[in-house]
Amino acid sequence: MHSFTEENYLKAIYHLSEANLLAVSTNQIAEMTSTKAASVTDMLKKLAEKKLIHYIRYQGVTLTNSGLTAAVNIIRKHRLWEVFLVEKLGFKWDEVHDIAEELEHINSEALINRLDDFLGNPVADPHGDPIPDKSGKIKQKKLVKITDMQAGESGTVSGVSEHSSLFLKLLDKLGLTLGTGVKILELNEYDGSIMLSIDRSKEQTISRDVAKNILVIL
Amino acid sequence: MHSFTEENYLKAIYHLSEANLLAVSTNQIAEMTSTKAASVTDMLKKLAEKKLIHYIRYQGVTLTNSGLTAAVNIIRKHRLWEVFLVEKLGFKWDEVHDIAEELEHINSEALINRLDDFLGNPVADPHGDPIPDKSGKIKQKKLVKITDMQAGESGTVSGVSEHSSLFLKLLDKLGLTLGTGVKILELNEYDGSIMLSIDRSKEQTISRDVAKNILVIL
DNA sequence: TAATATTTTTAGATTGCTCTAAATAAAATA
DNA sequence: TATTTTATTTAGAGCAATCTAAAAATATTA
Ligand SMILES: [Mn+2]
Ligand SMILES: [Mn+2]
Ligand SMILES: [Mn+2]
Ligand SMILES: [Mn+2]
Repeated sequence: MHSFTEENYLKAIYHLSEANLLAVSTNQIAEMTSTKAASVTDMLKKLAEKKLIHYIRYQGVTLTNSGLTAAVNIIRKHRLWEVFLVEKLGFKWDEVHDIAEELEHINSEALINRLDDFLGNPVADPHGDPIPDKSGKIKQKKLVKITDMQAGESGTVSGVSEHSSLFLKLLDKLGLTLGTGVKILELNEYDGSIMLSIDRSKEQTISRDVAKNILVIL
Repeated sequence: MHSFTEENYLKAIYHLSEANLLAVSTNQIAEMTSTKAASVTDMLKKLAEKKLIHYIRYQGVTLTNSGLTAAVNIIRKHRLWEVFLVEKLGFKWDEVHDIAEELEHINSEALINRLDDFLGNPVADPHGDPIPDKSGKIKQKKLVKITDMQAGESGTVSGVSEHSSLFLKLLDKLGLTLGTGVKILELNEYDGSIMLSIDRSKEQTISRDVAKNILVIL
């Protein structure tokens, strides 16, 4: 198996490639893993040695198939544990990420598959992120930022692209949790803020900064 | 917090003191942690430095109050996770120890207390071992080895002093799981084997080797 | 394109945990 | 009590992961 640390690098590379669509740079990885570039270079050599990444000096890295499999499996575990923490233990969606960062490294196929069944094989975690299945397949729903919607359009809040506790707690206050129905009433040209109708009942104006991190299914 | 490794040493020292009632030796710890005596000596210096153990060269070690608190907390986590694995995920009692060895190091007060509540604040783990409460208090029931019982006496199987998968699966086969009622019918002088009545229905003869590891409440 | 700035890698060191081999202390035995 | 055996500690080293500082490669900009 891979060490705790190797797993964290693989995960970081995976998340960065997701955003990037290109090879990931040493500095990006250093930033995401809170280490220094020199440490990253060392680790990249090791991961390349183990054939988990494609690595050419100065050219950044991409995951190999086996690196991708490993990364997706860690993400599967992370998200399943987040569901467990929220659905079974009653944690709030802004409290679970750090605990899942630890739990995702627990090493047992049987455990994670049984947990998956116990939770009813959920397809998304508490933040709306898709949960890879046993074989690593991910069903990503088509999500749209609120800032990309037109006045008059409606949809259902189904994800967030910012996971900080501060942001998630604000969404709680605004009533914009997952599953909430929203309809764009008006776009305010002055500051980019957006007036919404929430669940066909109350109205709410949210800033562009908030809106851009809320993802909706139309 | 303490490192994964430090936690494992503290736990080893705790379990050895339980059996010992005296200071624990370097070699005993090496044996239990599958390391060499030289490595143990290094770690003992570090744990003493941190005031987790009382350590005098060549004289063995005992836990300080804070070392004891730390050890008991790890054991609390281990046993609660074992209950979770058996009660919620459907694992057998012989399958959970190794997974719990990993889970016991997950570091979150909130998690373990919520888990405790989720499980209904169990007082014993799947092997009958007592679960320390939030404050570290342990309620140990008075248990007796079957080999210490007299013919005619009865009791309820409530613990085991051997946790190997082989032994536990044998108990499953014999029908001697926790909660089972047993009555001593006869002690065979020839080989020390013991004839039992199980749950007032079937009879079963068990070897002395098995009997000495089964603990009963009279 | 040449000079400058940025990014990445290398060199050399540190920390935590581990080991083997050798030295020392304690315990057992003659 | 002297000798031998066993247990424990010290010495010296290795590996994984990290760091800072310096060197090298690449990218930017004039
Ligand atoms: Mn998360
Ligand atoms: Mn999540
Ligand atoms: Mn156990
Ligand atoms: Mn147990």
